[in-house]
Amino acid sequence: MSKFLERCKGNKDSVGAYAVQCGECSKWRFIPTKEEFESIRHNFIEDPWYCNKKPGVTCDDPADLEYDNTRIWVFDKPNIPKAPPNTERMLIMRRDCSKMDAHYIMPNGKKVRSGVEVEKFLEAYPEYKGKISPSSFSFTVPKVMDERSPRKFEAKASPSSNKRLKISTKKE
DNA sequence: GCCACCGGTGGC
DNA sequence: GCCACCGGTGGC
Repeated sequence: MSKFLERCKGNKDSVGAYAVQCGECSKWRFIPTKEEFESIRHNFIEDPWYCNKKPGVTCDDPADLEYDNTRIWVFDKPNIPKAPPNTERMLIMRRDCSKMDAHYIMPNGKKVRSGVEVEKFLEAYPEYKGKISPSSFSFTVPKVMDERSPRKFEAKASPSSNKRLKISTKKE
């Protein structure tokens, strides 16, 4: 048990902040926690997000942040299942910021990197069978926007998308 | 010996 | 061309 806590402490993921784009005014708003972000994300297509879902906020308020080069932006796919109870979905940025890697920390502190590894985990620890559904894991990684090519950046900035993002803390 | 990290690749 | 997945390894 203490092993689990130690691991978690040192095993922070690379995301520095979470934000979501309003489906009405297209402004970006911070989402305070990973848990809340994952809740918004898991059914984002059927249930898009609007400014007024944030307490005391409307579309008339200025955006929390702008989509620009001052941060490294990383766009999630919508409708990624919420991480199962007592598991945590981790996203780790590569040193060169080329891409991220996804894994989950399981309730006993073990790490899994793919659906196959989830199956192997459930074989190795059958006490979790039935409690943890293999289908609620997603190893899809977010898309890293390339800050060195502004053209690509601007192209992706057009608000046709219903995507949302994360921002890494990576300090340059 | 472990594990974080990175490179390669096969399938789409 | 992209990306999910996995093997190798270097540093601890």
